[in-house]
Amino acid sequence: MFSIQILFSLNTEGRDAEDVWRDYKTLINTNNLDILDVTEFNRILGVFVRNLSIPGVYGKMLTIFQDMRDLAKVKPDESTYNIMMSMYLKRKDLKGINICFGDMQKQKIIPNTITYNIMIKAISKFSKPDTAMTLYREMIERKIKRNEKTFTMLFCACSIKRDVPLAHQFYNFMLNEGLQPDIYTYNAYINVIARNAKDLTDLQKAIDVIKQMKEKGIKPTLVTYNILIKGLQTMGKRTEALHLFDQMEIEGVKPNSSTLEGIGITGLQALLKLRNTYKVTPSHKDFNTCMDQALKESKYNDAMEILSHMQKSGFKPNVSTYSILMNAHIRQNDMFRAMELFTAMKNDNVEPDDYIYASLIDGFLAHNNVEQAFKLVDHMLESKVELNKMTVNRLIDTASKSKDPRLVQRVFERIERLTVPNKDACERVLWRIAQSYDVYAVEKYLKIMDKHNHMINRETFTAIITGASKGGNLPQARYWYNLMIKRGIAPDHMLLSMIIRAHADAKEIDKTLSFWNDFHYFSIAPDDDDIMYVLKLCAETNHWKDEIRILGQLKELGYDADSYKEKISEKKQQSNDGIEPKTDPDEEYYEEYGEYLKARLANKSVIKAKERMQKWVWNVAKISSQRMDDNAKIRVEQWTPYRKHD
DNA sequence: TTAGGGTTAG
Repeated sequence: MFSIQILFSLNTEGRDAEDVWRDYKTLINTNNLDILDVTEFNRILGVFVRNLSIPGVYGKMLTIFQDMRDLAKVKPDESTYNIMMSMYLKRKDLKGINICFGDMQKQKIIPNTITYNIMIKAISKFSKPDTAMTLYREMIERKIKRNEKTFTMLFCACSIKRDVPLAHQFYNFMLNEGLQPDIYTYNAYINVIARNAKDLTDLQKAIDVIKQMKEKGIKPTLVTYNILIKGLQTMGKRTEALHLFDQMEIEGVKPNSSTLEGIGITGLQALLKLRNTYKVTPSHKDFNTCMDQALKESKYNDAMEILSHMQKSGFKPNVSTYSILMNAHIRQNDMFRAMELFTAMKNDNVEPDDYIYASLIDGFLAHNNVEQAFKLVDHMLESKVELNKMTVNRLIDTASKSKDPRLVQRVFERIERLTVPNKDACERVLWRIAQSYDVYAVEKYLKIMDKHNHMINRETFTAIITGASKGGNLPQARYWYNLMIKRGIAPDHMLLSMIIRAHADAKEIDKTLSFWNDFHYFSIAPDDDDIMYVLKLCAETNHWKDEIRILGQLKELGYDADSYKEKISEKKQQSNDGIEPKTDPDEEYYEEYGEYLKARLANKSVIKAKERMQKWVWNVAKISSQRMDDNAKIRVEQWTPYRKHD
C-alpha cells in the first residue's frame, strides 16, 4: 500500500522515471492496477515521455498504454493520446502518430488543440507540409481553438515549404483571430522570411518584423539573432553578420556555438571564446557542435581537447557525440575504429539510433561490403530501430554512386525483402540503372515501381533521363524523354536544361537545337545558362545561321542579345579555322524528329507560343528561378553578368 | 503538477 500512496501523490518533482516504474510494477504485482484512473495514467505516462531518451522508456510507455486498456480497463482520453503522439513525435514516428489519430476518431474521442498542433508539426516535418493548411481548415471546421503554438507549427510548415507568402497569410489569420504572437511565434515567422531571403532587401523584411515585435515589448532572443546571422552567413555578408553580432552584445544577448559559427569562429577557438570572453557555460550541444567542427577541419588534437573539457564539465558522451566521432572515422575510411566505437557506445549504455545505423551501414556500402551492411540492418531491426525512409534512401544513394552498377541492384533487392521501397528509393535505382543499362533494364524497375503502387510521373522520368544522360547514353535519354511527352507529361525547366546541356556537351548540334525549340513549345523561359550553352555550341560547330536565328528570337523576347553575342564572338575567334559553315540544319532534324515535331507543330498553341513566352520571360521566369535548387542557382549566377537588368 | 512551440549538433 505504501507504494500506491506514493503513486497517488505522484509529484513529478524529485521523482524520476525509475521510481515511477518501480511503483507501477508494485501495483501490477499486487494486482492493484485498477485503482488508477485515466488522469493518473496520464500523469505516469507524462513522466516517461519527458524521459524518453532513457533506454527502455519507450517500451515501458507502450506497456503502460496496453495495461491501461487491457488490465485496468481504463479508457484513454484525448490527453492520453496526446501524450502517446508526443512520444511518437519525439521518435520521429509519423506512422505511430497517424495510428493514434485514427484510433481517436474510431473511439469518438474529440481531438483538441494539442492533438492538432502535434499533427501539424509531425505531418509538415515528416511528410507533406502542404497538409498544414488542410489541418488548419479542419480545426476551424471542427471548432477546435487555435493558439499561438498552432501558428508556430504552421510557420514551421511554411519554412519547410519555403513559402513566404503563405507565412504572411497565416500571420494575418492569427491577428484576425485575436491571437498575440509570442517570442516563439515571432521567431518561427522571422525564420521563414530569413531562410528564404536572397539578398539584404529580403532580409530587411525580417528585420522589420523584429521592429514591430520590439514595439510590442517583445525583445529578440539568441534564437532570433541566430536566425538572422545564419541568413547573412549564407549570403556571404560577413560584415553585416559581425555588425549584428555587436548589436547582440550591446543588448546583452549571449551567443552560443551556432552564433559564433555564423561569424566564422569554430572548434576549440569557439569553445574557449564562449567560456572566457562571453562567460557562457557551454551546453552539451555546444561541446558536440565544436567537436564536430574541429574534426571536420582535421584538427584532431583540438577535438580531443574539447571532448576532455566536455567530460570535465560533467557531460557524458551521448548519441550525437558518438555519432560525430564515428562519422569522423568513417570519413577516414576507418570502419574498424567506427565499429569499435559502436561497441563502446553500447557498453556505455547509449542506445544507437537510426542515424548511427545509417552512417555505419552507409560506410560499409561505400566499401562495397554488402554483407556487413546488411548484418547491421538485421541488428538494427532486432533492436527495434525502424528501417525508415532516411536510412533506405541513404543506402540506395550510396549504392547508386558505386562504380559497380550491380551494387545498387543487390541493395535494392535486399531492401525489398525487408520493406516496401519508397518512391525516392525506386527513382534513385532507376537513375543508376539508366546510367549503365539499356531500356529493358529500366523497364524492369519501372514495373517494380508500379507493383509498389508508386506513381510514375515527371520525377520518375527526370530520374531516368538524368541517369541516361549522365551515363552518356543519349539515345536512351531521348527515348524516355519522348515517351514522357507521349504520356502527356511536360518537362520542367530543370529537365529541359539538363538534357540540352547533355546534348550540347556531346556536340550533338541538331538534337540540341531540337530541344531548344522545346523551350518555345512548352513555354519555358530559358535562362542565361541555357542560352550560353546553345549559342556556344552553334559557334563551335559554325552553325552561324542558327546562332543568328536564336539571337533574333532572344532580342524579340527582350533579352539583351548583344551581351550574348559579344561573349560568343570571343569564343568564335578562338575556334574559327575557316571551315565553311553548314547549311541550315532545320530540315535535317525535322526529318529525324519527323513525327514528333510534326505533331507539335500541328498544335495550334504553338502559334501563340511566342506571346505566351514573352509573358513567361517577365513573370514566370522570375518565379521559376526562385524555385530552382541551390546548385542550379549557382550555375545561373555564373552567367548573370550577361543578363539584362532593367 | 497530462500534452504542443523557435535555431543548430551527428
